Amino acid sequence: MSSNKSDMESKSNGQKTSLVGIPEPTVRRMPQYLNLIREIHRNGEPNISAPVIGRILRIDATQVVKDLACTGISGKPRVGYVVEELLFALEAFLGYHRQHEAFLVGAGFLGSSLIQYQGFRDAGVNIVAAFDNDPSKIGKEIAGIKVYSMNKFSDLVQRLHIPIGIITTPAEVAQSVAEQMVVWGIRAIWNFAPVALRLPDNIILQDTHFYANLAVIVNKLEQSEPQAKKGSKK
Amino acid sequence: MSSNKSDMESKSNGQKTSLVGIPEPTVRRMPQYLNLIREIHRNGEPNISAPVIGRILRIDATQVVKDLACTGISGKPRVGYVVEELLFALEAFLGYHRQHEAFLVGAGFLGSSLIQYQGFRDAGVNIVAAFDNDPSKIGKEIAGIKVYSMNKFSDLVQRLHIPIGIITTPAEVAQSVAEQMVVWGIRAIWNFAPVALRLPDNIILQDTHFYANLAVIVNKLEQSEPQAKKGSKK
DNA sequence: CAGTGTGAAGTTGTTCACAGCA
DNA sequence: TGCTGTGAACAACTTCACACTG
Repeated sequence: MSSNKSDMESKSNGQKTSLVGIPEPTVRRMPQYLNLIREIHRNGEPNISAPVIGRILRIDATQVVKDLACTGISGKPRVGYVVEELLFALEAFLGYHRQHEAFLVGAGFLGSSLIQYQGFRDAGVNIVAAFDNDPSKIGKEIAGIKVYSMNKFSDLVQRLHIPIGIITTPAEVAQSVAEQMVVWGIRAIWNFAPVALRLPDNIILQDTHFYANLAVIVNKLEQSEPQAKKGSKK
Repeated sequence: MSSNKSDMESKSNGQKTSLVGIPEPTVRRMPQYLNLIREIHRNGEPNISAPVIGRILRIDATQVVKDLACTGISGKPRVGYVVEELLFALEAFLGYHRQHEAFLVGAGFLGSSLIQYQGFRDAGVNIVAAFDNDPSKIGKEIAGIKVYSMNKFSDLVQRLHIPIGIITTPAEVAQSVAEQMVVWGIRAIWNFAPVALRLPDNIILQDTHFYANLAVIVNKLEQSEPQAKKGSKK
């Protein structure tokens, strides 16, 4: 196995799904491909084949072929794919050539690390402002991004039509923050707070719950540890 | 293989509950249940039923029943589950009653936020030390956790048999950090760096790749917006 | 041949349908 | 009646088998 499954939650609540859409696992692998192809490109290699990609990334070669087909490009038998072509197609697929703006609420350590994460901007996602209720944070800047009071510019914010909201607040306030974001007209919420947000069905919700990841690790750890456990009370 | 997957659902006070082979999606949902049950418990309600849990968490009721069965407890028809029992069973399942120690490498914003994340300790995962190569960080403390030089205590570290390693470094150094962790005898690696780590098969690897989550958000966003955008590929 | 591309088979997880129970 | 518990149908994703191609 040795599968490196990332976290995935946030079921799509039925409803539309009129367009078939790219399978979510495929979408999740795309950044991996991009990462690798960038490296290959830096190394100057002109071509790369699905079996090679698969071996490095530990993904079935057929799967690689099918995934890459989703970007619209096609390879040449016996040769593989043209690296430069692939690079562009992956970036295009992932929307790196467009700009998606985002607000972030919760300017603690986690929020700060996301703001300061250089790569997001390259990935087409631009955090344009941060919000917090902590007076000691308001007015400060984090990596050039200003921190505002939550309730100050509500009406201004509403007119900007920012599509993405990022929640890095404590769990207690996450729900109300999310609701405020919906009022702001945000269309997708990336939630790091360990709560199940209840939102209208038309809002795209992506959870990144560290506890879920921890649970998987601990579960595998204990499973792979047949030795006697002392205080196992059941 | 014809695996009869339902051998875990033994009734009559199973207590065995062979931890082997719990589906990963189920494991991932467990913290969600726990979260909710804690809240219910705080509210003083003695019982909760699967349909109610499912409605709040937006999970199919049958799925809830099957998931909860994995913890070993069983409910009563017409009534549901005893909240207190459920609480304990979930915590036990998730290993919250034991202590799992962890090292963290990369004491930047993200690493700091994980260290300072209060809940991990309650979740049985205890970050006992942090490492970094940045001299300005070495020797400092983050929420009571000391930051050490990576190569300083290698031999000491090796004797401690810490099971979990957390990587919050830049991508460039993640692979070598991971390899160092393997030398340390770490058994599970939680990787936040956006690279595909290549590790021995017996090492448990859990990736938390923000880019994968971003990709899903952007993909859904663009898919749900067929109007008024020029770059419509496909 | 070594690789792409694709339909079929296999696997895994989810939802349905219903039996049993209080 | 409302809920648990469970086998069976269903859906989603992955792997296999093989035709095709330069």
